[in-house]
Amino acid sequence: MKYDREQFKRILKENGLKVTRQRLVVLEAISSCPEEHLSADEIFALVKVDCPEIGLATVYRTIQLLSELHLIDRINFDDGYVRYEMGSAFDREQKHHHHHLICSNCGKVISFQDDLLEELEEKIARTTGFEVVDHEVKLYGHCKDCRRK
Amino acid sequence: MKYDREQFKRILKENGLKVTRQRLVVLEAISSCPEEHLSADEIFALVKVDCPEIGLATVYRTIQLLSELHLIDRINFDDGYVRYEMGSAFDREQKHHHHHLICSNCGKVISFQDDLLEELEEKIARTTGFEVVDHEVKLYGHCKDCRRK
DNA sequence: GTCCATGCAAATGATTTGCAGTATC
DNA sequence: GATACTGCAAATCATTTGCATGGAC
Repeated sequence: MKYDREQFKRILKENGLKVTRQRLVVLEAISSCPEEHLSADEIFALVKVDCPEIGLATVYRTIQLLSELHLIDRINFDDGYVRYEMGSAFDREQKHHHHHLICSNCGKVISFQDDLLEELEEKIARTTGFEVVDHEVKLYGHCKDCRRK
Repeated sequence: MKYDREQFKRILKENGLKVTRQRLVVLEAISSCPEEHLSADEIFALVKVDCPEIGLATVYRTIQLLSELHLIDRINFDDGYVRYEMGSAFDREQKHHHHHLICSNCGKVISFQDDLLEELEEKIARTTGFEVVDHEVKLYGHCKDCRRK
């Protein structure tokens, strides 16, 4: 969240990359939908409004770039598309404790904040010697609305 | 684990499906590699040894079928292949508390048993009204071997 | 002016599907 | 013997790549 255009320009320059209209527009589109998990096609559609000449290949290349800079994160809900959401670079605090609740019935995805996994991570480090840096948690079940029925 | 050929035949019949050599061989291949997370191509290669005439399309169709019967589970490690492991139908106890540790350095995947998520699931039910049925947890970090370096 | 970035079209590659032949029940 | 299953080849579709042009610095 908390996307700042000037900060983004600075990050690009620091990495020896050029500031282009396409890059600004793609990140702006993603940051303007903080509750969505957009696919490349969806981002393409959004971005075309402000920048009709953009090509799908550029969207893919930009997404890849933003992902490498940790400005956005990839998520896979196994629906045939890789999806993206704002990443941890702008807002460090929040990311690590962020899970996804996926309704098996209607497909809705809800984000959920929690830090209960720290205990699990410690236990893993103790028993297996594996040092946990990041995690991805998907919880499948039935959302409130679908349970009513 | 604990794969039993007769039990599998019974499950197929109960679901109005035919017992074929191909179906037996595919499930047998997956169950014979309990520590692996095999892709369709890897299963195809394994299965060709016992059944050289099998086609890749049949492997895909069989995988889909086994997945629907919950005899195998799909996992996605974002390496470009969907992968499969033995599912919960044969061995109910173990599955729900099974996570994956993925080494960001060497790519190795380690399975880990734990039930610490129950507390988290209760908390979610309480605060969001979402009923959690299953979960998928991927933990990224550095494995023991890679940490030594 | 030098390169990096873009747009377009063509390529890639995992997975799916159509169809005629084959095996199971 | 009917019909579900299989093998093969062709189709699909998200994503990637090659290349000539355009834009950032």
